[in-house]
Amino acid sequence: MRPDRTAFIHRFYSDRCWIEGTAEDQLEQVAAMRGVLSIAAFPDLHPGKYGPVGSAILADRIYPQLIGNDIGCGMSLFALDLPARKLRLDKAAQKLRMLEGSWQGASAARLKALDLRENLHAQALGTIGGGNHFCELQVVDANADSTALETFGLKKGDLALLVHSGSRSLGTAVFSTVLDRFAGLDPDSTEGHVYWQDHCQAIRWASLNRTLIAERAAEALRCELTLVTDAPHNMIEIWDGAFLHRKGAAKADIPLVPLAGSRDALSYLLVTKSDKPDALASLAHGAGRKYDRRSMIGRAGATRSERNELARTSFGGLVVCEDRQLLIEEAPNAYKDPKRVLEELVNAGLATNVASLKPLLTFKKAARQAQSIARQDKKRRLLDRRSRR
DNA sequence: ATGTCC
Repeated sequence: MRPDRTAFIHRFYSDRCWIEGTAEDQLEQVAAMRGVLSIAAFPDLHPGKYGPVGSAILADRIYPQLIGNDIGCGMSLFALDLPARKLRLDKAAQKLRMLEGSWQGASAARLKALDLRENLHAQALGTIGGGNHFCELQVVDANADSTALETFGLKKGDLALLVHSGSRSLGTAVFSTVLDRFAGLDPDSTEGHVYWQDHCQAIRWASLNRTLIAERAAEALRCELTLVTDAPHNMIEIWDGAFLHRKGAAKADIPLVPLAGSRDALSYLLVTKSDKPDALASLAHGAGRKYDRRSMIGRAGATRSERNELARTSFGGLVVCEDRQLLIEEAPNAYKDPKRVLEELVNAGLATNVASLKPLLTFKKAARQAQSIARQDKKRRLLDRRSRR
């Protein structure tokens, strides 16, 4: 604790990178909070509800607000054994619509394998959710150093799945128990201990959720998948004897981190470096928002033809997002240029780039299918109830 | 972000 001074903010971006003033203000506010020891800020920095998104914060207390509701949210990348030449995008888009329904697989065994209660929030497992979450089919474009990429089991032309999702309403339920604890939690208190345990479970649940989404997608596309990397960016971890909060900052003490672009921009695959302790073992997690959700009304998708445009990409790819509000809120122009973010990270010496990932099919939400599946679910629940009587 | 405010 150092009430007399604020924590140092290490900024891993240059003047060439546009950062919203509100986000800088939030960094200063967090730096002055009790027990905050050090902060790392990345080029995807933008304002969040409780604190700056795109930052890692080391503290000797637990601040649930810095993480928010989507505990364990992150990006998982999977390699697919489907040959790109066999892919028919429009057919693949139809096949992926099944992701909209609930997962009917054997959840108990999968939860138990991660030391989670066998029925822990099982009803939501394998679902993408809303907001900026997605399941994206991509094609790998190796950069100059293709040998480095091959050591991770990928090569130019391979198909991959990038899954961005989290702990769904499980994380929301955990966060709801500490909604008003703005002063943070003493890790030695009962409340701190309970939150910590629940939070750690939500992290494992969220990781499993991403795996199940990818497995469902691979099954729909009739191919096999291999995990390439799983990088959470919304969680707390014990690091250097303190609590490291990552809010929209990827865990970077793993070999590979995906840097997600917007759905009409390339994503990048980064090889991490570990010689900059001030970066708090973290990296940017994506392009970062330029405009908040509300201010996107009027900036995109005003007309039907504009909305139709938003359903395809400049790369010739498809976007399945049949929720009009979501389509507009998540329009590509709501985001900064991920290329700029990549360059800033490489210039700061935090990572090197081994591949670009070109979006082919971004699945977010299928409205019609969702409704019919919701009806089926309701029917099934009614039948279940009747059969139990 | 969220079985979301109907």
